[in-house]
Amino acid sequence: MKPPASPQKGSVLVVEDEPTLRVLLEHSLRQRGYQVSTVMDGEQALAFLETERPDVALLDWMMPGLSGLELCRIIRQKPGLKDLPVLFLTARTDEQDVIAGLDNGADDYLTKPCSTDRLDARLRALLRRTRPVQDIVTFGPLTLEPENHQVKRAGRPIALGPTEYRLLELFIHHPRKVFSRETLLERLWGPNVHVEIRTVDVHIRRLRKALNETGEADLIRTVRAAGYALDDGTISQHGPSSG
Amino acid sequence: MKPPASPQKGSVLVVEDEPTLRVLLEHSLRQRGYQVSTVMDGEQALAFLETERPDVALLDWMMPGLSGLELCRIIRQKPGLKDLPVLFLTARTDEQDVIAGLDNGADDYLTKPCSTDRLDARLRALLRRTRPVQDIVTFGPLTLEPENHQVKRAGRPIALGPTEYRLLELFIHHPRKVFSRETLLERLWGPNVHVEIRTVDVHIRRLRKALNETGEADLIRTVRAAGYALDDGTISQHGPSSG
DNA sequence: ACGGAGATGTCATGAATATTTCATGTTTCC
DNA sequence: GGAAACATGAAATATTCATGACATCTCCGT
Repeated sequence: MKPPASPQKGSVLVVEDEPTLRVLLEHSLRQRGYQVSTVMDGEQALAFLETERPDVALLDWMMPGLSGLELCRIIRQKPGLKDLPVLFLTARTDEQDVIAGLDNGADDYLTKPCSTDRLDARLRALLRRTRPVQDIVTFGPLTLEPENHQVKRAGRPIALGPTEYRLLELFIHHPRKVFSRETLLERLWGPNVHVEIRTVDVHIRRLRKALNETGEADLIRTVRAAGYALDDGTISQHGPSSG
Repeated sequence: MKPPASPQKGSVLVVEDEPTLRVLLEHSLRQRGYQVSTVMDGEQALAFLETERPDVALLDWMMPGLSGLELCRIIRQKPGLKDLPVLFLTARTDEQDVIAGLDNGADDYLTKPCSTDRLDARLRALLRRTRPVQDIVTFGPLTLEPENHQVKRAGRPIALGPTEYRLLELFIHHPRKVFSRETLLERLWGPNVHVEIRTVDVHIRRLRKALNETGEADLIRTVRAAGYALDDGTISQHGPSSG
């Protein structure tokens, strides 16, 4: 089993002939929470798309056999695939051609090499554009709008850093569930990242501070020796046992 | 004392050819509460897996004979072993190969040398992932929600300290069973911890106090000279020896 | 390249809470 | 009654958590 990392972002079909890059893409995207399928060329891609319908396709521009552009054109003609978002990976030298190619209705392109961050951002943008509106999640007085990356408490907007946002996102999708620090590290930071376990405390504190800015009740429950949970105070804390 | 090994975390098969490391792994994992089996190479591993089904396999990447990757592939093809989680131990220099090898996203890896803490954490993550959602457990008026770390009696939330929680957790999974103090020490504190036997009494007392806060019937039965059990009073206390 | 703003990870410290042990009282059983 | 087993309260330790400060890093605009 592999890092399921953050919650499902969406499914990606990677079409890339060079093995090294293909594997690299597959791995890093999976790390980021995408569900990834890979094929080696355009024909395999078409075969794959007969039965599967990924949220987005990531095509290499230069490939043996069908080029990315040709593949894209074919995709556009298939009835069920008209709206499949396509992101091209191109060498910088091809840039002019690509821009020309994008004229007739392709979606976006990215010059390689590029950082995973950049790729991730671009994929998210594409998914955001085409995907049905993501649901607003709520818990008690909290609302989280994935669309805007916006969190509110009782209607009042809350400013959160990236990590705190993802923390709350995880919490709010599992109300009241207690997450150990280890689990939080794994799900927010990824499996192969070494971060002090106590760092979780710090981010919890920042999240708390942001949520309770105006002195309201704390919504994060500390469960001693176990972890943290999003909770609305209707449940008593695990109290002291000494006495 | 620190509550170290929460006993019985799961069973691990260690496949490692180098004797030093194998013994080290075996020892440290056992220390942490895993049930460990070791074999020296891939063939022994396959033989072992014919009859046993560990919760997770820990494979060395580089081994004489079958490599870890080959072994993993074979495992994946066996009908009953498809879902066996596999964790690879790799040298850092192999990292690229490993990433390439973990094609289907079913596995995970760890670069050695690594601390026991790290290994433990990863194994726990792996086990957690494959374990089905934990169910709410009940006994009489009591409910225990492992997910939320929450205990209720007749719907009323009960505040418990960490040790009392684990105590009740053990009890409620074995209703009416009498646990000796020795057993409780072993299962809650771990095998190699020296704690006064009478300390158990104290925690039992705190558990009772918390459960009976509002003056309800005691749910913990003291069995003189034997130990304690979770009981709802429908069974008569140990009768006089005269009958 | 440079500097600032924001974000992140780590640490030291004090506060809060848990754990263990011990002394002593109470119950049980012969 | 008396011994053994158990219950209880409280003190001494030990652990875990919250918090503020700070060094580093990244991202961005100049």
